[in-house]
Amino acid sequence: MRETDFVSGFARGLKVIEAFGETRQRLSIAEASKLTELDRATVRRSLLTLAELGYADYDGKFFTLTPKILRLGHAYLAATPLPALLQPHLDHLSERAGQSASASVLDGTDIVYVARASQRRVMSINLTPGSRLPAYCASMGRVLLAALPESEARAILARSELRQNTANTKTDPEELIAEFRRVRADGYAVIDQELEIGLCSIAVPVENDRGVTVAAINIGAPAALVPAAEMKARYLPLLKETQAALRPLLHR
Amino acid sequence: MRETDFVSGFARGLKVIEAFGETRQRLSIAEASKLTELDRATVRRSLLTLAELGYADYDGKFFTLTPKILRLGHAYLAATPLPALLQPHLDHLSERAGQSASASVLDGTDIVYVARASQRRVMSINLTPGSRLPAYCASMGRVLLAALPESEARAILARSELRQNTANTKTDPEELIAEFRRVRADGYAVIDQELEIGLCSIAVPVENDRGVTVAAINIGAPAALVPAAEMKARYLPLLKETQAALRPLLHR
DNA sequence: TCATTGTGTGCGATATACGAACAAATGTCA
DNA sequence: TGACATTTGTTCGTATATCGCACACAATGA
Repeated sequence: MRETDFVSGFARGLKVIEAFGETRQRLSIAEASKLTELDRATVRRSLLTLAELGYADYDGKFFTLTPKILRLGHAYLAATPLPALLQPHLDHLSERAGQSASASVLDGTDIVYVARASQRRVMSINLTPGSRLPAYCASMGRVLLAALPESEARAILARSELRQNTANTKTDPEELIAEFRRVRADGYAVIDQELEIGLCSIAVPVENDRGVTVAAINIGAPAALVPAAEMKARYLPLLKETQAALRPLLHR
Repeated sequence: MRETDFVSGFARGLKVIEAFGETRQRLSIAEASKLTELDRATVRRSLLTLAELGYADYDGKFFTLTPKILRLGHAYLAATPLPALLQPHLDHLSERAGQSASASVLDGTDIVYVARASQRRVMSINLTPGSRLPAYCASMGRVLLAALPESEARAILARSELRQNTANTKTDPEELIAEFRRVRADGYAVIDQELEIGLCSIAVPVENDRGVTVAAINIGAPAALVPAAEMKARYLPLLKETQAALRPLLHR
């Protein structure tokens, strides 16, 4: 790719959109400029462009994104067969388990939910397709990181902000790498309240017909109802069944 | 706003992203050029920019969006208080009704789901935040269109593609306008299998503390279990309760 | 072979970014 | 309160980046 095959105005604009996610819904030109580290004049042009196109509202002082911006992410969810393909299996899984079931893929240091079948809401966070969680402390994240070559997993951990969310959260990279090895050997990962007190989850990889991991699915349950030690006995067989049902459906 | 306060490279790039939603997940340069009506050279630069930034993959022939693109829509869902504020109320509503409950806002001729609490899946379509349906034939769409000045509602209908989805679908603009008047007077809208055979739904507006309609909430049920005639008696009281609980929470 | 379709590249015309300058608003302190 | 400093939005000039067109080339199929 040549130098000139890059539209920097486009890249700058995307950076401006992402700036909204980091803080509040209203951004002034100066705030957006600070968050994106772009010149005020440049950010102003991007924001006015978004407003002109209907992706943002402008009251003369603050810009806010409009729901039209969801068209962009929807372009992915609608265009990618994975979420639609996973959904009915997650519904079935969720119903049989009596708990929420989700599917996610890796994006940098985060996992991104691409489909979800929720039963009763147990987490304080509101998870929907597009939601992100840090990979290192989520069951699906463990599974997805474990599927990578160890050097890549290390590189991602190095870029991750390893926060101690609860007393249980593992934050030592070496301990996490050892955990990945266990996950690879066992074929599943269990998280015992490492993200949020009161929440346990168990995840398995979803592989395509050539054995390449393309996503992860999990079941989450309140620790009060299902202790971490029971997660495997209760849910691993169901997850394995779903995993097996999906494998032949995923090509390429 | 001056002519030069518009970054056309940015606008063109956004158009390219949206092009993915319309068809399949893989687009060649020429296909994207046709869909966007932009010059091939321009589309190529935009796509290579997306690939360079990790928003798209490129195998030398086709481009596909990556989950990173969900960051853009997520910037809205995370930044806007509305979805997070509605979610617990939808959960509660859904649980009491034993049916799916959703919330949406208007974007052009479509409604856009911003939050959803699903029970058993009854529709063939997979609805998640960001999903879109034509406003004219959805219960929440009727409510949102009814809240607009009639001239605006007419303008939106004029821009809508009024498809006859089922034998029940109302497609005559005058009939729809009359329906909006009824909805305004009654405070709710019922849809009897106008979008999909077998699905009924009932919706009410969500108003802020100044009486401005900011969203709509609905309950959907299988027509086989709950005939359209029973929707009002069964679910309107619950919807009204939720509506009343939300009003004081919505400011500005 | 000759259309047809698709991708990559060079170039002149045009659009855009950056830094600087300025005006207006806001904050600070005696 | 008034004087001054700081922050913010906007404009301007110019160096640079980008667009759209035209053309070259490759692959495909009639």
